[in-house]
Parts: sequence; structure tokens; C-alpha cells
Amino acid sequence: MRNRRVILDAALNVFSQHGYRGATLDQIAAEAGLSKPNILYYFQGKEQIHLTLLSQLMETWLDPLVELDADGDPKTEILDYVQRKLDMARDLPRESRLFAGEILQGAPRIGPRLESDLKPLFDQKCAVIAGWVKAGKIADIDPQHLIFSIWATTQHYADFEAQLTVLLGNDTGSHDTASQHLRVMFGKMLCVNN
Amino acid sequence: MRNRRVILDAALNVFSQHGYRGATLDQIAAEAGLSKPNILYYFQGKEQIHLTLLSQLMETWLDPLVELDADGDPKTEILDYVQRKLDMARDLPRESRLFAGEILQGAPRIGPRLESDLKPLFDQKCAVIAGWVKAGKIADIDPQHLIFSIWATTQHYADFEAQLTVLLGNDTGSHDTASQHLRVMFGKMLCVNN
DNA sequence: GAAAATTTTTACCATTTGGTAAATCCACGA
DNA sequence: TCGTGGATTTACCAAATGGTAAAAATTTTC
Repeated sequence: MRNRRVILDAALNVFSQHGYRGATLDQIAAEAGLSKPNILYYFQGKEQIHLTLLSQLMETWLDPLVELDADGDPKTEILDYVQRKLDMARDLPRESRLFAGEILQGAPRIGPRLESDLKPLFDQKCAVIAGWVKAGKIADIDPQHLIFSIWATTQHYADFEAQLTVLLGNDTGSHDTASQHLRVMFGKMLCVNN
Repeated sequence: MRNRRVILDAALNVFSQHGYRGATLDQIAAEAGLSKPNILYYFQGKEQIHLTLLSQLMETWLDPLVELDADGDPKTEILDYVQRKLDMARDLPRESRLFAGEILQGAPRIGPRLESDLKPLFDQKCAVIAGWVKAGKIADIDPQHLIFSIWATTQHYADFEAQLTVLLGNDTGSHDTASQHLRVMFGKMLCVNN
């Protein structure tokens, strides 16, 4: 259904900007160009819209990590993962903020999905990285905290955009600078020498 | 006034957990053990409570960066700054989440303070770090993005705590592991060799 | 101990908000 | 042309929410 997509897109705008409780069905309706009851014709309620968004987001969100290949070159794999995450922060800032807001409030709605979808993948990839460390292919780094650092630094560019705008001005080349910075940072970090 | 402190503490709990619009005066009142009208006796309204919290937070928030000393040893200064920020994420997670939520929503209320308080300090400390780079005392790193990375990685431990809890379990030694990880990470990053 | 000032409570109010019922519109096949 | 099924709107509602007025309770002052 086309209207379902329109509603979800509008809801993504509103939820990501105001959070779950801050968003209203009237706002979503206005943004979607539909009436409020019409929205409730397509979705059971406010919570279902939010949950649908989070569910769809979950797949997209995990994708870059899924692609991290245990058989690839360790340093390349990790740096490419950083790049994919950074690109995602640039291309899907609304999704990033929706996710951040949900976690910030204690993951009241997406909590179960973290346990069932994110955790197994996280554990698996941590094991992959731990293997690389053990084989001496990258520096001796805690895999869990390495991944946290990657998430934190990349998502920061979407989630704290309001702050960056104040501090950098409307810098158009900011993404490339960030990309280079993270590349150097994680590159040095993984280097076995030194 | 003692009741003002009680109210602000209760409001910090509620605002940091539910965001500005998600928080209600009734919740704050219940948390503070006071009646709603009584709260409005001490504060002009919901927005003023929120603004008071953000204003007080601003000082605390900038403090660790203020302490970064241009005349100290560059690497020590930066690593100590990382440590202070990480300690703050551990000791003041509610404040961190309050701040994160405000920025996430586009800094609608704290925006002016970012411009007037944060930006000058940020620019000044970036210049300090740029000086260290130019003098060859630390590696050639973009000062702005270095600071962003420090903020992102340290605050992540407070702001994404719900996620960390799922992924790590209720790990008691997590803080020390994180501290060591960030020390290694930023230490390597600043190293002039390699 | 009475008066004055401060603090707290009771009883409201107007608006907002998530949601519903039912009427209406609209395409489309018989 | 009529009816039928999905889509949309109109008109609501009950609960929640930020906030107020004024009375009542409490503390302070003289």
C-alpha cells in the first residue's frame, strides 16, 4: 500500500524529531497529508506505527555489520565497516536519531529485538574480531569496545548534528573530513606495530 | 531553597528518561513527593524547570574541557580529558542523557547556550590542540574531529546504556575495561611514530 | 499570641491527544 | 444504473496535561 509508506515516512520525520511521546498523531497526519482517522485506518495506533518503523530500521541497521567478513583482510574489513556506518549516518540521519532516542529512553519498545537480533550478531562478530586479535592480524583490542567506539563515533555525526552545526557552521565538506579522521583513527588503532 | 533542589532532582530523573515532551508535571511531582501546584509555586512552568536543568548542566558539562591545559604535556592532557569525560558519563548518566536528548531534538532550548558558551571554548581548545600538532608534539589529527570522537565514545557509555546492558550483561567491571580501551585507542591515535 | 508572610492543598479549567462511530465518498463490476 | 467494498471525512469522546484561583495550613515576625 502506497499510503502506508507515506505515513511511515511522515512518522519517521516526526518521531525522530520529537521522540515517541513528543510526537502526535496530528503531526504525523499533517506531515503525511492525511487525516488522523485515515491514518488509524492503516495502522492500529501510534505505538504500532513506531514499532513498525523500529522493526524496519533494525534490518537496515544491522546490515553493515552483517557484511563484515571473517575471511576478508581484517584491517580492510573493519575500516570498510566504519565507512559503511558513517555513510549510513549521513544518508539515514532520521533513522539514526529514531534509534538513538529509543535507546536513550531505555529501549522500552525495541528491547526484545536487541536481545533477539542484535546480540547474536554482535557476539558472532566479536568472536571474529577476537580471532583476528589472537592470530596477531590486528592489535590487541577489546572487540566489544572496538565496536562500541565505531558505533559511537559514526552515529555521533547524525545524532548530534545540531551541536556540530553550531560548532562547525554549515560545513559542506564535513563528511569527507570525518571519514578521513575515522580512517586514520581506527587505522592506527588496529596497527600491530607500536 | 531545599525544595527547589528536590524538584530539580526529580525533574532530572523524569526528563532524562522521557525527554521534554514525554515528561509530565505529574510525574515530576510524584517523584519529588510534592503536589503539582506546589511545584509551580517554585518554578514558573515546565519549560523553566527544563531550562534550569540545562543551564546548571552546561557548567558541569564544559568543566572537563576547561581543565585541558595548553601548557601541560599534550598526550597526558588529552588522555586525562578522556578519562574525566568517561568518569562523568559514569557518575552523571542522567545529565548525559538529558543533554543528548536535547541535542537529538535539534537543541530547541539549549541552542543559544551552545553558541555562547560551548563554541568559544571549543574553538579555543581546538586552537590549543592545533598548536600541539603544528609543534609535532602529537600526531597530525584534526582537532575538531578528535574532540568529537572523545565526546562520542565517552558519552556513549551513558547514553546507550540500555543497549550496553543487553550486549554485555550487567557487567560490573565494564567501566575499567572501557577506560583502558579508550586510553589505548586515543593513545595510539596521538602517537607521532607510525 | 495576633498579624503577616510563606507554603501547601483543593478544586478547577482549557487544551491537547489518542482513539472511535458512523456517515460519506468513490471506483468498479454486474 | 445500481450496489458493493474499500477509502476518507466529520463529528465526537474520555483521558491526560499544563496551568490557575483561592482557600487552608504553616511558619515567621513583632
